[in-house]
Amino acid sequence: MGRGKTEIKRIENISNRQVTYSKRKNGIIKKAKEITVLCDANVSLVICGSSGKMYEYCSPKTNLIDMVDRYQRLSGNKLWDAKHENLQNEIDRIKKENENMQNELRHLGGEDITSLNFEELIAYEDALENGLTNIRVKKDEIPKIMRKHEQVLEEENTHLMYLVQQGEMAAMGDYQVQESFSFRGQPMQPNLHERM
Amino acid sequence: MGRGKTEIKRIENISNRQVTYSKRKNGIIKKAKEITVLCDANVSLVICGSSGKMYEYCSPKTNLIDMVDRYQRLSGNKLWDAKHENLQNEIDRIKKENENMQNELRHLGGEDITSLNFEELIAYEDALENGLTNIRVKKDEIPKIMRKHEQVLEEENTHLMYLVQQGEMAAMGDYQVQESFSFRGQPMQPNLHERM
DNA sequence: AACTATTTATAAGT
DNA sequence: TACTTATAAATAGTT
Repeated sequence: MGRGKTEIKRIENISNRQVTYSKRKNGIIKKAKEITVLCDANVSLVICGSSGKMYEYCSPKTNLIDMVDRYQRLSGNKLWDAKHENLQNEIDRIKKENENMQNELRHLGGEDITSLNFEELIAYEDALENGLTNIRVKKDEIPKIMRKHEQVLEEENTHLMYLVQQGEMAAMGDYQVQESFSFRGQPMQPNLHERM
Repeated sequence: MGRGKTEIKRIENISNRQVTYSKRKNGIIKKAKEITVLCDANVSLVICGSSGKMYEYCSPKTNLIDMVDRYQRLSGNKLWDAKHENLQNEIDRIKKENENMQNELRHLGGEDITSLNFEELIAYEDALENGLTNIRVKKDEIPKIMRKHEQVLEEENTHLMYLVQQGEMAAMGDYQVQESFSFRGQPMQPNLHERM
């Protein structure tokens, strides 16, 4: 319609194409609204031009999702169910993994071991012994670190004590002394014991 | 268009409505196809008449789901994402759980324990010792069970041997003997050692 | 964005 | 349901 018959083929001129797109898009939407009212129909319409802009129309009583849902049910066509399925599969996979780990943890705790055979028991025993060794090595390191820390503090203390005495000599009655003490109140490695 | 202007309001006459629905449905679909070709657009169209029959059109390059997906992304409108979100939340929750257990397992194995403090190390040590005790109790039970099993087998053996000898006495040269042996080949508790 | 000649869609009739 | 046709509506090209 219009001045001259239009072949239905891609309009090469970009601005023409955009104008036509805009006009026809409005036309389709109008038609969609009309059929909705005239025939009591439900219509869902999504149009996306090459520019990337999008328009959606959906008849009042429903929404896009319901329409797609309905379409799926009536046509038997799986559409987004496929997506759901993927997520569900992932969930199942992780849950399985989860269960395995839970079992492992229970076995390591010595629970639910009735079904284990001798070799498996040995394996768990080895694993536990190994873990215990490692943990104890680490645990035994800590007193050494604390000792070192203690030494540092002691040295610091000695030094500060010296400074304090010097200060007292040099400025009897001055508040320099108090400052020195407040400095002492902030140890050089404030949170060391928290990390053990 | 047609003979006489048509008001856009519900057509009360059912057959008229259906005829109009059919005609206009085809019209919209034709328009959708045309804009697809002319303007290089993507169109997704689902029409559902009051009779319940449904028609879907979607431009070649995409499908309904992609269209809806795209619409969601561009419009920022959450639609079925709400459905997905639940599944995604579940996945996240389980993954978190998974990670925690993985950590726990590593810690029990004595790995990645640098960040543990002294109390945590003690807790793991206790857990490991406890597990080890349980495992060892179970492990030590097994030789006892095997011993019992052995005894059963020995008794069975003795009994069978007796039967065999009786059989030889009663029917020298008969094949009864061989049958007795084949019975012996199927022990009474066939898979017992597999469960240890 | 508005105009208009023309094509297209379609309501009513058959 | 399909065809016909008069007419309304849509729109291509132009301004």
